[in-house]
Amino acid sequence: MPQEPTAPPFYSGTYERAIDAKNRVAVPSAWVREEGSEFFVIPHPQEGYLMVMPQEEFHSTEQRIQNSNATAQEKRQAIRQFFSAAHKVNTDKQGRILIPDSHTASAALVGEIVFIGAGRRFELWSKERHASATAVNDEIYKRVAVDIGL
Amino acid sequence: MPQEPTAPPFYSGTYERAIDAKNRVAVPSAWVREEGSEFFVIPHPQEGYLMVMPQEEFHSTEQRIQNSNATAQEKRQAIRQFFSAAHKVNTDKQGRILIPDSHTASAALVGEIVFIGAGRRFELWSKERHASATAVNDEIYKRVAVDIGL
DNA sequence: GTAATTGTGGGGAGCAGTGGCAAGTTCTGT
DNA sequence: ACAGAACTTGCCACTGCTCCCCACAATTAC
Repeated sequence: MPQEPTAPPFYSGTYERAIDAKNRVAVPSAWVREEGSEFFVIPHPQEGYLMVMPQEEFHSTEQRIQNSNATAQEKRQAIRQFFSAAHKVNTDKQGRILIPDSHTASAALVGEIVFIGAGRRFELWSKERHASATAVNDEIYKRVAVDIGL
Repeated sequence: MPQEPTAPPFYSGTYERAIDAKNRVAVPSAWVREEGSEFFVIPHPQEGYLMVMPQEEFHSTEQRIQNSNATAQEKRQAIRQFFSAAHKVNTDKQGRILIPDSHTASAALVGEIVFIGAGRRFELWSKERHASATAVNDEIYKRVAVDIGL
């Protein structure tokens, strides 16, 4: 599904996939624009899932840390953690990416996993964790939906 | 009947259609402006039908969540649910869209379904649910009609 | 009545997702 | 240092799904 060549990527929707014994996962084909796409994989600091983002979003996230109101030293340390946790991966010819062991461990990725579109980036969840996280978020979502008169 | 290319889309009216064994539904031809039109399909959080909207309306709905008076964290979680539930679909050359399995399940779309115009977006109902919802809404509609002196 | 448009269904080609094989590389033990 | 094991990485094959195309039906327009 080729889009406008200049359009920024936008990820939405939920896709179930499998992670194989070699920790490879097939990125939904709708999200891969070209062969050998490059992504950065970073564990979310608290919530036990992986964030995956293309280069632009990766750098814009770095900027958001820089622009935070922490001290200069805190920002340096935060960015060190951010960079050290971020692994650059490329899709192979089959559109798969290889997840480092440390990352599959922190997100409990075994067997069935879930891809979630989150706008300029997407997320990787274990199926179990996603189910429980969704249960919580759905409550909030419904409340906000009523607020705005959806 | 193709409209002005710059005019915003406006959906009105009620159309009965069938969903086939492959979960395809033909969008009313009056609502398809060009081949390969792009829509976002999102289950309504409470009421068991599907919302379908073009990109502009999708992003404006996101903005409405952003502008709600929930906390920052609640808004992030609501938007996560919103994005993950929204599947991007394109009309095929016959003007049909493919509804994801999870969505047909949540809206109980089997056999006969109903398209309802709702201004900048439209809705997809199962025929049964639409009938009962209409029975309720008609009461309200009549009351309001009296109010405004229709 | 006839022709054109629109909705419905099915068959088939192509592709996406998955698992597995094979060649290249690193690690380990002796 | 060398051989073998273990891991990495790319490629291939199978399966099921998605999309395209064609055919027919139903409705509308002329």
